[in-house]
Amino acid sequence: MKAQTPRTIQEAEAIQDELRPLLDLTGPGPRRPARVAGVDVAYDGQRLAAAVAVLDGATLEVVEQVTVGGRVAFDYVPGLLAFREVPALLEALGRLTAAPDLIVCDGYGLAHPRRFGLACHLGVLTGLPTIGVGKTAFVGSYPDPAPERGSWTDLTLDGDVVGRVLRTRHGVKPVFVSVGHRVDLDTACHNVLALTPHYRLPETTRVSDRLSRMALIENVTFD
DNA sequence: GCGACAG
DNA sequence: ATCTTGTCGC
Repeated sequence: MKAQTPRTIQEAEAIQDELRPLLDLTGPGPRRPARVAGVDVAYDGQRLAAAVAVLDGATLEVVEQVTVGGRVAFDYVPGLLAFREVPALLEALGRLTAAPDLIVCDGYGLAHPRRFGLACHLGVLTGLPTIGVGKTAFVGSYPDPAPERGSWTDLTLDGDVVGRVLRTRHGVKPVFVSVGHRVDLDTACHNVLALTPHYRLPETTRVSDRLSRMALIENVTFD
């Protein structure tokens, strides 16, 4: 499936409502994924660089990397981040030699105003299992989780549990985990903990973030 | 109406 | 996201 680029906020919201029914929230999703992909996009004005880093799910070693350059086609609007990043991410994902078993997105999934954040969007368009890991609060309310790594609390929105606030490092600010597509919340958190042996953020997002910034600086590709 | 608001 | 030095702590 290819990404649509709306011209207005109304069109964008309509597309989200249209794709939302295609979400598969059945789960459970992979517990021991062989290949886990991290995706991220870096910007410099209108120029952008999308990156996909695939890690071995067991060793966390980088096994494949892809970067693509492009131009911003949709300005950032809270709740519509996917329209800014998905086109370039699909392009990059399409250049992988093999599909990953799980994709870890920078941002939110179900924990979204219309229950269709970046992770859901990318999941539906690729058909692959996805989860979202946000660094800061966006929507929902929550109690602070205990200081121990692994402790978590419910992220609630309009009376629904839409995600978890998970502590990945003792005494360090937690991350916001929500499901994207074809993965349940327990499995999503299980994977996030497996990807954070010593840092707050998943190795997948750390590597893809670094990769996208490098690509931007090196002008590896541009339109 | 006003402020908040993933990246 | 991006603009940006030094500094506290493991």
